[in-house]
Amino acid sequence: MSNAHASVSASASDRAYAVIRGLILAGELAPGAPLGEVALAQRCGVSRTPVREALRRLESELLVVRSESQRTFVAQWSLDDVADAFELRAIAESLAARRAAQSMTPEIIENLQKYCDAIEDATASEKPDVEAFLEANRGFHMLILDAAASPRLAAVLATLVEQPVVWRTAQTYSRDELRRSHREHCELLGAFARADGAWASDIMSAHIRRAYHAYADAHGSAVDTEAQKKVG
Amino acid sequence: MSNAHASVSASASDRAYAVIRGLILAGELAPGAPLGEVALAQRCGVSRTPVREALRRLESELLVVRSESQRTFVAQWSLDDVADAFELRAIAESLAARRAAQSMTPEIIENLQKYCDAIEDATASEKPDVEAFLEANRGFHMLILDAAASPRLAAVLATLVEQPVVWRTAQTYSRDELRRSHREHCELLGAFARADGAWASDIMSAHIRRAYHAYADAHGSAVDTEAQKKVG
DNA sequence: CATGTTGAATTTGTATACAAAGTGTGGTCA
DNA sequence: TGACCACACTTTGTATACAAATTCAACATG
Repeated sequence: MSNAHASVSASASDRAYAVIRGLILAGELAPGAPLGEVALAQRCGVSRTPVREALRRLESELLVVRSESQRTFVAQWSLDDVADAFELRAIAESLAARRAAQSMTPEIIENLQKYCDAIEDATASEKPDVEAFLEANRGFHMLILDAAASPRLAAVLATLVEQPVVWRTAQTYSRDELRRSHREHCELLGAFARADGAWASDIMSAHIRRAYHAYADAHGSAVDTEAQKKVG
Repeated sequence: MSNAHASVSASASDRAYAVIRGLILAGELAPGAPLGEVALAQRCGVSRTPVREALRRLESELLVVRSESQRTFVAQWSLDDVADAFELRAIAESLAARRAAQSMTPEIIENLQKYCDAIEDATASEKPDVEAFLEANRGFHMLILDAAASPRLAAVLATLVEQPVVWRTAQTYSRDELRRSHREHCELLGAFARADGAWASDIMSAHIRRAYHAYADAHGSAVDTEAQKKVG
């Protein structure tokens, strides 16, 4: 729910943000690529002003960086950066799960169950619907974050969840990995139903950390090789 | 040491940010007060454009909020908000301390010791130099954050450290409280010297949590009363 | 051939003008 | 008197113009 996807009639500023962010997440703007304001403005069909606001926002989310001379570039994520972001996310989300468990209501559990069912559906067949999985997965985690009822925690997590590299390679997860993720969600529901904050916290932490290792195993060495090539 | 205080010749954007932030932290702009862009622009001696950028930045740091009609106001911090921010800060800073302990060098310890000595000096006399204490304290914590070497963790903490209410009432801490804080810093140095991450983490967590209770004890009930008056 | 330098071209920073959306007030009508 | 509507006023959003800074390349010079 909430203001998830940017509608077409949002402000120019929001559109610019959505477009640029999309380009970065999709990898069309490669890490390290320079982000000229005029070029982006043309690409987004707006003037420089909203582009500048979008760029500042993306900068605060660490998706773009600024040189000392104020030029902006797509941020480059090293393996260490990804690992770091995953660890912080594990800590933040497990805290959210603990708090959510403490203030859990039957309604929220019901809604969580719906997302859980959606994930079940998305991963039932031989060829899983990764898109549907990701959307339901996002909804599931968002709902927990809402239940934690901490604007600050939400703000922190927002800067941690969207990682270009991870996002781009999320498509490649195997059905088994998706199903395992689903099982962890189910277990989380159990912890919530019993209002066991510590349990929920531990499951969530393990959930995120497993996701990291799934990523690292699948693409870590490859990325590493590429990184070494680039550095060398 | 890094880009601490904004110099006078910084960009208009930075000046606007510094001025508005200062006004909020000092309480001159009361919580809930509307922040008109033109009024702020005049007050900062710049045009609306840099003010808008400053406002967006402050919004991402949760120091200002926006109504649904896009008007900005000084954020209002409830007791729960302050407690929440302190808890997140305790978690973030204890993590920073753990990591710093793992990558500690003699040079960093030496620099930490300098800040520690400065705090010793500032709190030695009957009438402690609170300003000097706060500056050295900030330097101490920043150095640990730098040693943790995580841009993301640094970004997270930046949004957590500056709390208007706390900042405004920091002046009122007693010499005993300041000295106790100093002792905790010394203990932290011991943990760093022994590269004991878990110890450092625990001390830091306790350090922040104690600071919270010092705040809550001193001003919590008073603020609470005021809050109730305002709400009622 | 390496190196420093000048100057055009590009890029960002800021101010301002105008448009659109919202807010509040005064008045009118039931 | 109370509700509702209209209109002026305020506030924010966006585009654009101009200024300042930076980059890059061509060129001269050692």
